[in-house]
Amino acid sequence: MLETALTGFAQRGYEATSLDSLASELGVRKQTILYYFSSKEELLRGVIGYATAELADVLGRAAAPAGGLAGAADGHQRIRAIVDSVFRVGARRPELIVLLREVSRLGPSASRDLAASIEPLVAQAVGALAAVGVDPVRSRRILLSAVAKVVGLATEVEVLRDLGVQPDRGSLRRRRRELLVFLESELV
Amino acid sequence: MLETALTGFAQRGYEATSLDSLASELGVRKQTILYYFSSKEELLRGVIGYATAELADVLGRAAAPAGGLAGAADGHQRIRAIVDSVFRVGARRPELIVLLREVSRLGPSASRDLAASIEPLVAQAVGALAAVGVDPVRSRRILLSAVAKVVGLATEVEVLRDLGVQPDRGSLRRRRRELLVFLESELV
DNA sequence: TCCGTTGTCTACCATTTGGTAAGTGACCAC
DNA sequence: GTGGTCACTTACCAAATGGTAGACAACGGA
Repeated sequence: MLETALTGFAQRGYEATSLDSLASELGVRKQTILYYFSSKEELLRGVIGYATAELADVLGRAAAPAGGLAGAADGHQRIRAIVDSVFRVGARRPELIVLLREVSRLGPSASRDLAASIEPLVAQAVGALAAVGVDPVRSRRILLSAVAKVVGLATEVEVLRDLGVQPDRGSLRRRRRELLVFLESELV
Repeated sequence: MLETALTGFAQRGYEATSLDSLASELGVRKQTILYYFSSKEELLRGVIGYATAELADVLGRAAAPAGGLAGAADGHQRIRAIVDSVFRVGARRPELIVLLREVSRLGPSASRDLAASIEPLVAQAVGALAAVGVDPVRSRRILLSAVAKVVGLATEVEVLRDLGVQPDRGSLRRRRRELLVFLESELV
């Protein structure tokens, strides 16, 4: 149900996705949805929580040492792991990325929910990074910047396509490197 | 009227902006809007045309020689002028940028209108660049990339803010330089 | 066996939405 | 003056939307 709502909100937008349409996709009546979520807005909150949990899981995995203690591991290497993981999320689960954009579009109310949902999970990832000697303030900014940059990048590619320019493979790789440079510059 | 609809669609989204609300903002009845635009969708087309005209005007000004013949002027310099002009548009008229994102969100139908609206105006700017010796194919890609990149960047900043990170002045300047590097690399 | 809980449904409802039909006054050409 | 066009209005309407109220069956424990 959360999955269906997630793809619905991401693909067609929040307002344009009616409870009825979601219900029929689920093979169920609208009231069944309202049984679990007392309003459409709360369903959105649920979806935000669902999406951020998955996203934060990815971030956490990338931020935490791969196996066993890593000692004074390289911060740069870890940053790269984070960026790549977010990139992969964008490729494999674009809905997650698009939902973030949608939430920011929906204004302060939804944004607050997003911030609240993601906060503890980011804090955890920041903790993992701190364990290998990365400054907490910086690592937080880097984590969130990586996510925001991927959202912006996805938007850029989409707009470019709509303007009639098909993105080639090379430009995407260039963008990834560009993004790494930007984030690593924040590490200094 | 187009101006009101533009800010409405950009700020609250297309679906969430009712004809009634626009009408009341205009101090007029809904049917007055439908007198000039036979449907909401056509109003959107009108707004797209209105916005792209303004945007293309900016692009055209930046692409055309500032005054008199420029001879074999520097392509890089012109690229910089274009990027800066698009940046300024983003700062002064964010609605234009946000509308582009909104259009891409609304799917193929709206996107086609956007592409159709912007095409002749871009062609003109490409012509102006060709006059100073820039390859047409490249200049087209650079023009559209600049616009798309600014849209993506605006999205990124917005998402980052929603995640609780306030962007500082320095990061914006860094982004501008980053963007210039990217576009100039396409020139080679 | 009976009861309360849980999950889903049918039946409605008020409101909003985009859109149609028809009217009205102002102005302008003849 | 008269006819016609223009700009805008009032009066409606069908459909869709989010949401409420309550029925109904299944099921598990006392």
